[in-house]
Amino acid sequence: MNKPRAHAHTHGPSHSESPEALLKQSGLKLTVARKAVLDVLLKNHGPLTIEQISKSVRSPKCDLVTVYRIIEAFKKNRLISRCDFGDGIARYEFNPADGSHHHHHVICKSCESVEPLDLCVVQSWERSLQDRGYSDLTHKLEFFGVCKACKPSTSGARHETLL
Amino acid sequence: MNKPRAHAHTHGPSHSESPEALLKQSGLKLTVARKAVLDVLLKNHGPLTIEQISKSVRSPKCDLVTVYRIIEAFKKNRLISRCDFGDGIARYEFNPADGSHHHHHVICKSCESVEPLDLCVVQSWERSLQDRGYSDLTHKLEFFGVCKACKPSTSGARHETLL
DNA sequence: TTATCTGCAAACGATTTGCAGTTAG
DNA sequence: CTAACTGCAAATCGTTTGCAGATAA
Repeated sequence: MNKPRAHAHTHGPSHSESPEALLKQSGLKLTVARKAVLDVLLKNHGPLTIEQISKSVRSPKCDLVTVYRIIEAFKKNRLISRCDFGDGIARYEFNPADGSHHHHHVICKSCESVEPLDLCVVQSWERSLQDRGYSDLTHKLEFFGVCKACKPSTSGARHETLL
Repeated sequence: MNKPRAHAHTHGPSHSESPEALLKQSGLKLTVARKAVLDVLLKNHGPLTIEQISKSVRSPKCDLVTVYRIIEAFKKNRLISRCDFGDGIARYEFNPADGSHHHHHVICKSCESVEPLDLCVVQSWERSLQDRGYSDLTHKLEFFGVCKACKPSTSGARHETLL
């Protein structure tokens, strides 16, 4: 259906952790494929689909299925987390060291570009949920809109790509 | 994978709109199947999977494929919206008349029960995003935790069902 | 060495599509 | 009557699994 376009902000690795260290810390075997996948996740901000990750890993190429398994392992070890844009395709993003730099995204319904939002006003809610008896709380929050570049046609055209 | 359990709060139709009126307003043909599906969505609070909806419609039964097509039509007409719990299964929920009673959910990672949260602290963010040039804004927000009933085992057992 | 990865082929489950018959307006 | 809707079968697509060979520790 929708070809996922890689509009994600790509910037230099702003993380102190090295792929090797991260894998070691998680008790995961350091393999070529895992290091390559983690590299992709560290270098790209913004959630990536399995397909995007797989295509980003070359020389040596890494099988799609292997990426699925690596992502599964990373997720289980809390190295990454899953994002849903509402199109049924799973996207994953590196999880900066324990809660630091918690953030969310605005996703353009038209061009699917992703902009990070560096704050979160929702964490206070989690406290009140704790009072209600919930534990081990987390949340997912994504915004969807039409970005400036895709300025809305003056008529009320609808963007149904996402959401 | 996970059998979707129907823990959703079921309460009487607290909506003023009748299925017939809603369909008419949307310019959709009023058919037995559509009315039945809309009835299910009106009577159940909390997002339902296509399968749950399909199973809820009986006498006459409604084909799974038909439910998919009806849901598609409803979504296009903004009658319902999609929720993602992070397990790759789409869930849908009735969209109360234009923005009124906007809400979110807490989903138990263990028993998958859904509790509605009747407020939203996020709408102020949308304004600031508008200032940044975004238009036609919406958002998805879900909380995940372990509910009181599923009280966490005193040891640090992990709940990986969702998220 | 040995438990853990990886690749390839095949299975799976959710969702979509084609087509012919049915129905609402 | 006619366009729109529905059911059934088959296709599609993201994701998972089985198994045998390769690899990290």
